[in-house]
Amino acid sequence: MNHPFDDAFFLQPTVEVARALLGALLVRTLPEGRLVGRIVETEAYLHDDPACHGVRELPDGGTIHKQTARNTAMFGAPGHAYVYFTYGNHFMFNVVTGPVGLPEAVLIRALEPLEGLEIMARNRRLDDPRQFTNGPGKLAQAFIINKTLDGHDLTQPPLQLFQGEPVTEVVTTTRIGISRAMECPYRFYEKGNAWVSRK
DNA sequence: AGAGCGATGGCCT
DNA sequence: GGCCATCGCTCTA
Repeated sequence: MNHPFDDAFFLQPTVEVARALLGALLVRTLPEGRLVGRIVETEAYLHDDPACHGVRELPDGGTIHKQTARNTAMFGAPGHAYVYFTYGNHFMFNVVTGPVGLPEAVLIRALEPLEGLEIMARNRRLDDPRQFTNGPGKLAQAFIINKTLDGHDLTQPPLQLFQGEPVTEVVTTTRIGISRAMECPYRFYEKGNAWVSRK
């Protein structure tokens, strides 16, 4: 738990970063203790991708970048957090990738809980570890990730990302819950892992 | 100023 | 596996 990623890592093509973040460790420092989760499911969102928040689709089918109050962090520095709110209830945690000005990010969809399970149970208000972090809204609730962490530098507490053991068996699929660019194979998860949100 | 919507979750069959 | 409650927030008018 002592090797942060450098900028060069996040400047690789975002699809490769999404794949390579499997196995990485997310560490949340809270007053009541430390939470650690291992990333087991991710999705890539790209600068020419109609499903990406930083992108607007034009009538002729083309795309343009569109920076707004919500998605500003996505246009910012790589290795920082992009956190947004949706469905009136849920926060989504992304890792910003690519150079400043290019709206790309990796959505963290699931974690395998490693440390701080009692605190996660409290935050989630349930006892089944399988339900702590097996979805993007769930892991944000378990780790208390909200708008205050939007734009946060992930090399610094209270939310940090560290290298882990590489994942060898990776499954690639289409993304979940989107209505555009549904055919793109931009979702990655660790084969057989019990915390993957959906097969 | 407000209509529309969503990178979900949870519960039900 | 499918459906739908939910509701704050964002963007556009």
